[in-house]
Amino acid sequence: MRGGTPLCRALGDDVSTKKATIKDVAREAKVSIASVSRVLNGLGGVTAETQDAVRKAVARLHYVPDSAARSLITGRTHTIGAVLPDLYGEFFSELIRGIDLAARARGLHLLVSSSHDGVEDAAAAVRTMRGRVDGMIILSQFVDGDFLEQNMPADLPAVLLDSPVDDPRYPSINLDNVAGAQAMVKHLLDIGHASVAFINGPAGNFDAQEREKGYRAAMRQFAPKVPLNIVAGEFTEESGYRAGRELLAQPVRPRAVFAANDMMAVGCLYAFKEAGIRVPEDIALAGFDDILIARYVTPSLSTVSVSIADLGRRALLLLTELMEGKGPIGGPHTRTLPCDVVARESCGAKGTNNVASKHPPALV
Amino acid sequence: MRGGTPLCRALGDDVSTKKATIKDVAREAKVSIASVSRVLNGLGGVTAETQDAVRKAVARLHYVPDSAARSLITGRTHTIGAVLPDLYGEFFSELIRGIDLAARARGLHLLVSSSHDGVEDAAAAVRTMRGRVDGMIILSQFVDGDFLEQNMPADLPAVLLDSPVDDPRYPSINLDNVAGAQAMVKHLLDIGHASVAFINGPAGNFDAQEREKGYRAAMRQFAPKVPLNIVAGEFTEESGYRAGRELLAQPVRPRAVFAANDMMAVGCLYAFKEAGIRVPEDIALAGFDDILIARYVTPSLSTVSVSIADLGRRALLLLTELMEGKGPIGGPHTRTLPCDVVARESCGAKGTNNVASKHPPALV
DNA sequence: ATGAAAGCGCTAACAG
DNA sequence: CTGTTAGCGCTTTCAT
Repeated sequence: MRGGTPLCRALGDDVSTKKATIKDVAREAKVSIASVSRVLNGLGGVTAETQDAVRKAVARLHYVPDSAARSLITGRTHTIGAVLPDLYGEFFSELIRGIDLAARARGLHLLVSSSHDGVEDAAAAVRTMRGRVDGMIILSQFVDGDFLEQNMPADLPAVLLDSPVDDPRYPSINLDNVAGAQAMVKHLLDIGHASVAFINGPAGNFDAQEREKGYRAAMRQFAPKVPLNIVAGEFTEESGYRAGRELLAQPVRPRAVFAANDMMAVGCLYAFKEAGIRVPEDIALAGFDDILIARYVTPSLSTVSVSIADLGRRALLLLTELMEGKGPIGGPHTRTLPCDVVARESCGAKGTNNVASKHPPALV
Repeated sequence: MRGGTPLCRALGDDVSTKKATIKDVAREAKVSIASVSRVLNGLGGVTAETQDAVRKAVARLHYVPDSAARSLITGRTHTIGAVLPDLYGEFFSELIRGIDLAARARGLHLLVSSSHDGVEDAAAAVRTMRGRVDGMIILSQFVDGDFLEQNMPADLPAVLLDSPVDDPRYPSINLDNVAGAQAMVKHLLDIGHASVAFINGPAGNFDAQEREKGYRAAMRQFAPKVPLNIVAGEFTEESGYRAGRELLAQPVRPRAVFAANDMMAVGCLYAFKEAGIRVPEDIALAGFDDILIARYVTPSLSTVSVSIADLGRRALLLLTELMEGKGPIGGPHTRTLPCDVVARESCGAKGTNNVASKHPPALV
């Protein structure tokens, strides 16, 4: 269907019925296909005239090289794959944005597979990308040594995000959860809050474990006499609410609370408000992540901020190095992305940084 | 580098040095490559034995067909492209999620190009996808008839999102902005607010225009005596704040305010709070989009909600129909996605739906 | 039911 | 500097 004679070659024909191939260009430019290829790939060894003729023919025919044919022979796809879990809106979009921007700047395309909740899901995603990408960026709690062994096409470069895996073949970039949490706890202590409680994340979660580590380290270092006070949470707003009530029920109420993420901090805030406890006057509160709502709750939430887009950008950079065979040159296989303490109203230190307009307007 | 003899064919060799090809499978199964192809593509015309031999060989060799070679000959990539602007976090992730899930279910991959702010940017994205995708989903304020004419490879199916373009070749799916806005204004009127003002979006914005249309329609129909009251906005929180102050400065303060999006409503809310005006007691307030913060501001914001993931899912469905050559069968080229009025505290009707936990927990 | 062979559009030797 | 030619791995006639 749609057919049309393949012979409509009237000079300067614009309305090419079928996609032009390298042969058409060669004929049009009156040179060999080899020369066309040379010009297109900037290999040199062609006179300016030939070059010109080819370029003109290409333009006249609206020729675009077939990427499949090219891939078939070169073995490269100029595409990188991103395998991501069911990430929270902001993280997801920022991460993709960071990766995509950096990739485009290098002429790479981005193949995305998102929303993987299970190991099998993630494994399938990784496997179906085989042959379609030159490298992968993987963020998944299910990815460990075994997983990689079983699902990764041995020679495919990959960068892991936020992963505990420590394998020279698969370098990873992690948030500096430990330092971030430590800095926040130190900050709370510094501004005079004598005791700091910690609302933990889900038991098996890597970020949660690291943040807890940071809490412990800071307490050990800066308030060694003060007993640790850790309550359980699940990273959800609701679990934060429960943790808040639990904290309030303790014989001695802590002076400050550091939640392992912002959603729990928000839940916790509700619990405090409900109980008539003022924040930060009666109790200080801080979270982690700096999600958008952190600025909009009342009081605005102090938190630890991370540039997710930067994480994506750096992951792509590292991946391209890997793809170029340089290997993860110099330094350890595991790199770390710094976090910043953002002091807003809820911690009782500053009170200004309430509303920022960092985010672009909604478009839909 | 990495080399290794291509002859390590010891029976049952697992550690294939190079990727196995269809020839290897044929040899291993002692059949012709044609038979292997037939089995792999389920074309029938093969005995059970042949089939079995092939399957075993495939498994033994960990054979995976080369997608580039396949594309070269079939002309299909089993990949669809998504071209998106610099969308707000939630919209972006929900949209991708909706598209990706539906695509995966059909064995399609998703090539994403995001963050396009200019026409040239979007054009480049569309052009570089040529040949790499079987169809496209495009959301961009820059896409109009001309754009498509100039950048779309004539035979590539595409569906447009949230676009005013009305071209049978490029069906589109739009949010039902008009009906949504109309329903919200009617709701405000219904619950007793005598006058409703409207904070508009950016002048050239399609959504904004449609929402204004809805406001006008509702006022005309349900409060024909009440004068229209429209103030300018830019979809940003800050412009909402300014609009709020402008509204307060009017000789007669409106009883209710409907902002064309939630971010402006939030800004407006700050203006009201600052002026000591109570919401909803002194003035009712409503937005559009149902972004996450809408639930978390105080009072929680009444708004119009849209299932963005559903938009993505439906876009992919429509696209696959197009790709299968069915064309956008039956119905107009432009379809519409319904919106729901979500009454929370700020409009003064209900006061419960404050905190929902619809969103998954943050993972990073 | 099976195999041999002809390309898909391109790159990369290898000749001239 | 340019052209000829041999495949890349696969699907698909066309014979058998």
